[in-house]
Amino acid sequence: MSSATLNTDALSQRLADSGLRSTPQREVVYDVLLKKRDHPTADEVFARVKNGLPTISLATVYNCLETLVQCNLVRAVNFERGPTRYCPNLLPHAHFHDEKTGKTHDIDLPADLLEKVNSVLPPGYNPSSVEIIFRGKATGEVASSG
Amino acid sequence: MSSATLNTDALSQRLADSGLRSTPQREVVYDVLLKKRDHPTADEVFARVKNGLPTISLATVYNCLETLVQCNLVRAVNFERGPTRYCPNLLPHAHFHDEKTGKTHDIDLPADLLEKVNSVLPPGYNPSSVEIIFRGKATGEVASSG
DNA sequence: CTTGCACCTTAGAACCATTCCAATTTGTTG
DNA sequence: CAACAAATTGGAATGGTTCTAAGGTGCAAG
Repeated sequence: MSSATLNTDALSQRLADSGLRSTPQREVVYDVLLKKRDHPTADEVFARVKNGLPTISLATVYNCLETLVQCNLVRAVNFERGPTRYCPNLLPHAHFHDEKTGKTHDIDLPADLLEKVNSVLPPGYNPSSVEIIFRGKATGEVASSG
Repeated sequence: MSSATLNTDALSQRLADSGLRSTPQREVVYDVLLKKRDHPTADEVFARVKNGLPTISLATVYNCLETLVQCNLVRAVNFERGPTRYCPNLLPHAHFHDEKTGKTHDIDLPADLLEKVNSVLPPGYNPSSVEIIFRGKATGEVASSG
């Protein structure tokens, strides 16, 4: 069983769980996100998806991305103003936004750090998620991630 | 010396440091931000500023906000898609975005937590700033802040 | 002063990302 | 296969922001 099949299965499963259908468009959009994890915008996804599915429309790309976010298969990320970016990394992670290259790197977050971060909240605050965004420069050549 | 005078002085000072002029528009925009710290959008700032300066234009509000951000007197904040919000709190702090009320609360961040957060970065990453955003519900009545 | 010049403000046009809409297509179920 | 629901499509509409060109403002040198 190929990894593509695994992904497709995972996708159909999640969609089915939400009472939604698996469609070629949704599959290709998801595959595109998994294949190049550089936090693409909807436009960039659109461009990549057209290779495999030349007649897809931008509106559909937006719809599919929205659907994937609903199903918790993809995270939508907004650093500063500008187009929303999409990220198929589901593990808890922060983002490092390199001001020089414009690229965004995923930074794994250990569970105990998340705990400490949550502990700064006064009683009465019940977080459902935390997002951590670094900005700065990455010197030398660290592993690239869009 | 009134607090408004203090603010105005601080503002002129910072502007002068950057070779910029203090103008009525810039002063009023800054005062508006200081007076009601509910993370307003540019449109909301525009509406408030018009009370004191009825002929100001939206473009100028955008210009002034941009200037204040440049001078490090104000932070621009973007939770998810939607208009940028502005925050005159210069101390290191996180934001808690209440999904029920839509309001945003400032959460003070102790220095040692920032250190720990920074320490998750692998060598080669040099952050110039960190942003932490919580989402969730604030139960009971915690101090309100926009 | 008063002329020149850089900085600011202004209104409206332009722009870009996204959402909406109405029509069509696809897939499923009876 | 008929009927209906879910998805896709292209284009129009929207909302926030930036751009542009024209006019004001205030200091600086003569």
